[in-house]
Amino acid sequence: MRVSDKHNKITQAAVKVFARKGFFNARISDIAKEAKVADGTIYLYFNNKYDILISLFEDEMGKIILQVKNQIETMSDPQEKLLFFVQNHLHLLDNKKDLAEVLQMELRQSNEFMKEYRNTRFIEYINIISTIIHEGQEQGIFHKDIAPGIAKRAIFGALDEMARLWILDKNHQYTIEETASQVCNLFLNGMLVTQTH
Amino acid sequence: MRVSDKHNKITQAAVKVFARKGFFNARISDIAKEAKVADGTIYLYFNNKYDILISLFEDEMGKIILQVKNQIETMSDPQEKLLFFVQNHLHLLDNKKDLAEVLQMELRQSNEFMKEYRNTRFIEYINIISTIIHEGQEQGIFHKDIAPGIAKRAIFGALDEMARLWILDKNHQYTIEETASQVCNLFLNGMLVTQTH
Amino acid sequence: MRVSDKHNKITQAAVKVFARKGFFNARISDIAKEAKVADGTIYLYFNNKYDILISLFEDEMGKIILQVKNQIETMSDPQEKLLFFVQNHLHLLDNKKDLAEVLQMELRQSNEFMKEYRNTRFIEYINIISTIIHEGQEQGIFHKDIAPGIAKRAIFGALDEMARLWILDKNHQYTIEETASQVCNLFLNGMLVTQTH
Amino acid sequence: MRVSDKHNKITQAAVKVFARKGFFNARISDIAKEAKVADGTIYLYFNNKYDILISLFEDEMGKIILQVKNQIETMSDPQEKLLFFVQNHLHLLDNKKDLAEVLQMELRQSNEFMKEYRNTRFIEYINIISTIIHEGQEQGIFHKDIAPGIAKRAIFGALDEMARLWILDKNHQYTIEETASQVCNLFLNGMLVTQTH
DNA sequence: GATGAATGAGCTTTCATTCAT
DNA sequence: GATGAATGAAAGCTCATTCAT
Repeated sequence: MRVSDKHNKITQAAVKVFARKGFFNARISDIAKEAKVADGTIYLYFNNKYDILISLFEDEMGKIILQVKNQIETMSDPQEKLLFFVQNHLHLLDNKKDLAEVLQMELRQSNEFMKEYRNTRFIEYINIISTIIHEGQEQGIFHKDIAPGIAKRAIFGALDEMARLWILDKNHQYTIEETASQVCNLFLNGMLVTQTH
Repeated sequence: MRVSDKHNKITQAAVKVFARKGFFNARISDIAKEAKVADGTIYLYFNNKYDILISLFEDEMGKIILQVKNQIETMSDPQEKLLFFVQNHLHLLDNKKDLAEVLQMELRQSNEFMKEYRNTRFIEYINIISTIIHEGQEQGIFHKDIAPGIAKRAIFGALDEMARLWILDKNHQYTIEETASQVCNLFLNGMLVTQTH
Repeated sequence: MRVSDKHNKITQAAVKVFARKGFFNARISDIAKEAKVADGTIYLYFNNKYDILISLFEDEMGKIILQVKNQIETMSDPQEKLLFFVQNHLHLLDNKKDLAEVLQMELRQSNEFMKEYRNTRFIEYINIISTIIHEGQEQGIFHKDIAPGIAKRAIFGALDEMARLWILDKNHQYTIEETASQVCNLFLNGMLVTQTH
Repeated sequence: MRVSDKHNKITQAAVKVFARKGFFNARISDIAKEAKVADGTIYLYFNNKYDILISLFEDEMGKIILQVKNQIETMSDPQEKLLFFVQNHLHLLDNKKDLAEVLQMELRQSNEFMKEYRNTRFIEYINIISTIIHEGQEQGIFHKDIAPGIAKRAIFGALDEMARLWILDKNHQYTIEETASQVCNLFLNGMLVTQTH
């Protein structure tokens, strides 16, 4: 078995266990059992329990970012790009339920460790949004007075809150498509009937 | 000392300690020391560690909800109400830094307990937004095709993400007023130059 | 309320609680609640938790010893005296269930405290038996080669074991009278058909 | 070191510590230290503190029962069997002082747990006595009107009380042999000079 | 004398991490 | 590289006892 296989097996097991129990309530032995590996083996691939979480985040976000960027490159319309980003984000909730739950929940800990972790992957991810907005502004499609640095956060936050609802409340009132459409419409057209610009 | 004083002293101490260390890393003895009270005394007022967190959330959210609702009642314009809600939420980040951090972070744990805890206070809080939207729609100011149930989440999520940025990244690029203005503008007018409605 | 009344109320409450939960699992607050008295009040009458147990034992055994001795003094036949002692001991199981249980169980703890406690009341109680045996030997009714110091223990032990069975196994196969009769017969006549004396 | 060795080491350490301090006053760390093992190691072999006590009882009683039964099988005379049982029981007090003390004392706790624990080993042990009595009755050696169910308890109780005296009062007035002889004589011949049968 | 809120030492149990095999 | 038994620090919670009122 190649080294990376075991590393990956443990990562996937950790995703499942963290999603089920939460980071603090998850035991190393749970992950080991899920990965069909001895407890000690985990420490051949990760420094400690936190390292599994960070590492998991880096790896999985890396894959997601790559995919999204590849897709978006093939598009030219900023509106289309944004819609894709939103739809893709929401679809992850179904396709990678456990992962979504871990990314959603566990990376929000307010402990010192987490505060120090410079979450560059996350920044890279949401910067995809600001890039789209910037393009839209240059093409004259989006208002120039929108601050991409704030809008990217607002859009991500909105999506993230949708995700939280989706994860916590299993009775989904809206489909992913409806939700994506509503969210895009909101950010593109706003709520006002008569624009004040 | 009145009973409620000690209860309150412990609650305030817990806010500080949870904000600093996070719920799981906070020790009961930390809270006791911060409250200048014996460890055992805490258990005269709370059933267990979780109970402190929940109870803290209920109490503090209760106060915030009351204040916001009172203020909003004095206004008639939905746009004005929304702006107030957004500004008020962001101002809490400065006025009640520790509390904001705890509400932000600790109530996102994915453990079984949290999943079961029906967070009615939280729902009550974000329903203030949907009520405003509904009013706006009835007055013909807001688009009828906006789903208030989605929009309230989107707006809260956006604010929440701003809060997270504010808490984690201490180098604030924008003032609270600028941020509030940007966010309101985004949700009211959208990003598109030419509306598609 | 006279002092002794409160002392007695606490003692009776302790008997109930110790019988129900055992000494170590009984809480002072349980006893206080049962006695309808404040926790602190107990410490006006007893030095500590152990003191309640010891004191309870001394008091209640004192009463029992007095009664038994008074009754036995009115009798002349050692056989009759022994039968009375046995019957009386077993009847206590019904009349004073809780007390019997506490005396039975709780004074058998092997902790250092208990080992040091010179249980003079207990010795006084079982010496009633040896006195009876001695009288019987002097009257030529009982074998001279019986060692009263051993026989008294054997008889008490037998009764005590009956008591234990009675307390632990609520399905009583024999009545108290049958049991008393069997035990007396055993110690008086032995099991052998042909005596070896 | 084989697994059973560590299990056994902990059991033996527990016997010593329970005998010295009593179950409730014994700390897990005392047992761990006595067994030269880490506190946590105990929980690899036992579920909790109670489990050590129960398990210890089951194991050690099991061994004792096996030995006694094996020896008794080689004898034919019920009188001889009874004498052996009595002598053997009293000899355990010397050979396995600590164990005797624990079995004596700690299994008399009146807590809920103990009341529920169906002490089958103990029943198996005293049933050895009733079997002997039954045999004696069938051979016409013992009186038919002796109830084996009561006599077994009486004999065990007598022995148990001897044991208690032996453990608590270190100034032994009689040797084990003398005691055994006296007890057997008492139960075989009774105290009366003239039998009433 | 009576109260009961407050104290804080004490203990069982858990679990991340190590290391001999 | 892999194992999993062993470690031992750590912490939530209890409850006998105190003492200001």
